[in-house]
Amino acid sequence: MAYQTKQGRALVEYLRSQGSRHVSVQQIAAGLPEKIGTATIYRQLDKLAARGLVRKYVGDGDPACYQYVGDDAKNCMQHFHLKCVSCGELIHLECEEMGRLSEHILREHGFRTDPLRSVLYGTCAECLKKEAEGQ
Amino acid sequence: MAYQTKQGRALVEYLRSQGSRHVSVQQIAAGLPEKIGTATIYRQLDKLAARGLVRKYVGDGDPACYQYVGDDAKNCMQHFHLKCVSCGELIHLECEEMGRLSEHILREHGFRTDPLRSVLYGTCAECLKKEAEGQ
DNA sequence: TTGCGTGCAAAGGTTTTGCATGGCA
DNA sequence: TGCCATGCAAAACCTTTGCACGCAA
Repeated sequence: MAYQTKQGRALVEYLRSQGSRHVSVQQIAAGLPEKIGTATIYRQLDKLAARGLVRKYVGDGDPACYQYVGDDAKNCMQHFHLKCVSCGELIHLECEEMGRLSEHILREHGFRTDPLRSVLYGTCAECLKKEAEGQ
Repeated sequence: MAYQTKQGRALVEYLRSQGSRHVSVQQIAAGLPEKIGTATIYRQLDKLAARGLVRKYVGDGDPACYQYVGDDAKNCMQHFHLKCVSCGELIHLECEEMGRLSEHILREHGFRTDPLRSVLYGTCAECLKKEAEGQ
């Protein structure tokens, strides 16, 4: 029902090598030791996502990002993400403050936040600096 | 610096007529009394979003949705929003906890969050209840 | 051998951009 | 009168799909 292919293995291997980083299809294509067709990458990622080994993020109209979570799916469960609207950098906010916030929202507002989908937009330190200089 | 045009007014009027509903560019184009070029709609929405009168949502690869928040845009400056992925309800989170979080992120992580763009996704109280019953 | 996976190219859809024209101030 | 905004079409972009071929089981 599901074949093991050279391409599939190479893809998983690459994703695993990236740890919990978020990578786009373009980055994947560029980072693979041997060229794999774009369509294949998408198809493989779909399957991996369906099996829960990979998580898909769809940001601000920008290309989707994928993250390997096979070995420890809980890895990114606990933290939120910041995305810089200026340079596009995605920042993992591993911070107890966020956990506290989640709890607060759940307890006080009855709303269970989903860190997988939630991204806070704003401006990162780098770009704030540039902005200040530019002025 | 910014001209008033017939198209711009028509667009705002339409958005306002939709209340807090989320509408796609396609829906807007179809709903307008007089045809406006797609490019113009996008450009106008960009400007409105930049001024904070309109909020842009980008879902799962689907076309982006826009929501008019003009008249109480300033009320929305200070707080974040929660959006229920199940029923689509948009919740204004007026809570000092969020302000504290913003400050924390700015001070500790050097990142300035933008409440106008940032939406936390998750499940609202109503839908959590339904979910629990369904199980 | 069977039929899924691959690769290429083409199609699909949304959003952006270039350029001449029209309309606001 | 200046200059921004518009419209159209074309481009750019990411992603999906069709089809023939190759390869895993």
